[in-house]
Amino acid sequence: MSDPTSPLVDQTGRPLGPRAVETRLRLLETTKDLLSQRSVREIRVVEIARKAGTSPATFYQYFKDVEDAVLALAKQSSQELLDVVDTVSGSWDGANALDTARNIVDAFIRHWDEHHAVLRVRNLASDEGDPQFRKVRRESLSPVLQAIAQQIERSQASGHIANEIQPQAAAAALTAILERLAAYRTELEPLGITRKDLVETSARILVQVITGDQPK
Amino acid sequence: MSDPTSPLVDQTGRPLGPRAVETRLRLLETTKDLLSQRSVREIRVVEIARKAGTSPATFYQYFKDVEDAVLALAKQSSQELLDVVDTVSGSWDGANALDTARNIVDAFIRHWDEHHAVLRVRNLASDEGDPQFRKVRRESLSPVLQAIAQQIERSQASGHIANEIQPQAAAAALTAILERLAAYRTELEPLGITRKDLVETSARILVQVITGDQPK
DNA sequence: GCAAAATCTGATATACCGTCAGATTCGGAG
DNA sequence: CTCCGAATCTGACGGTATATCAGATTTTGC
Repeated sequence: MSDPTSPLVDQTGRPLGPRAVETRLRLLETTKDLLSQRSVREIRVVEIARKAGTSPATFYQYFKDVEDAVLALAKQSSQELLDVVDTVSGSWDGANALDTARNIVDAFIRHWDEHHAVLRVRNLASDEGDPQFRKVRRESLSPVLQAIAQQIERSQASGHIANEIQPQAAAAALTAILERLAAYRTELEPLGITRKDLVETSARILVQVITGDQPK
Repeated sequence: MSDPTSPLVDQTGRPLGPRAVETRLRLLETTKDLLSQRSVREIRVVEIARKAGTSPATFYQYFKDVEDAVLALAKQSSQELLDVVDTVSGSWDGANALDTARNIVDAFIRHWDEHHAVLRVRNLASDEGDPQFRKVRRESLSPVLQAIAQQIERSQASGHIANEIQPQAAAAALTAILERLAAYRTELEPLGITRKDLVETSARILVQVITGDQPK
């Protein structure tokens, strides 16, 4: 992520004064709002501008296009996850492991519930190879990924996990589960599977893969 | 999936003759080709039409919009996965489990490598709630999901897995791994993690979660 | 109170969308 | 063959969004 203390600039690189910052923020909020109502593909710059009480020309002063605005939103969200996961990740030793896992799973679900529209676009663009979105995504998930990989290495060193497991690959696999939890919900709830089921099941999978043993 | 033997129709519901079928196919192929080069958002109907040697008006004869064309492509791809997985899913008993898992993981990676552009759009639209894309996705993954869930239930009945695990939720989690394998590759290969690592690691996670024990 | 800087917008050239009436092509009856 | 009706395709067009820029408006510092 770009240094969050670095001053905001417009498309020509000029730093923003207080009025401009506010306009930019209003445009971002409106974008986020619209994004929760329709697909990115259907969002028009004109619509963002009008809803934000300004003009299309102003929008282009701050963003290259709609996707560029979503990139800014993605940076915000990603920073938020960093903060949350930090406060939530504890020890993976014995009895604590399951609680740590539960906390992480819960944090991810809340994060995705809050930002699903933005994060979906982020992941699509990232998968499509866009370097900027890729960077944002990586920086957001990296701490989680590294923490998990490290823990797996430890379990491997103590003989709890087979050497054929590649720690980083396994960490990536588990992260995939976390990233798609929110999407499951709408698929699974009609089947009578609750959020609690989802958290507990995922947490146990995490523990099992990370420690090599099923939690007690 | 809609009955594949049902005759193709145009936007007004009229069945297609042989020339029309060919034109439609050419438009689909062109769409697929463009989709592998740029994001859906950037694909123009005009461009598809011209590259397919026809006119925009013709495109609209067969598809509502670009997304509608991708939906058709998604149906194709999904059918393909059904076929592949069918031939590849074997027994989860003891020594066979790991091979079965390897086969499934390998099939998914190949499937995503082949169709990533289409499948990404399918999943995005599905996550966004589009009923048609949702249906296609569900029908494609359902057999895998059900097979895994059933196997987990069995392990649970024999006491190998804790009752706190919800079989369908666990199956969904594992499917998430499968669905994102291809995306990992571009992230993990720069770190020196090979396709083989990925297959082996994921397969072992599958076995561990499904049977409750690490494979030998 | 006023000039300079910052911010915003009307106007516009350009491009795509999505439709329809009519042109073109095709297949088969005579 | 040739002609006709059905199938298929497209030119042309009105509507709308994009993206830019010169100039209008607002704010700031003095």
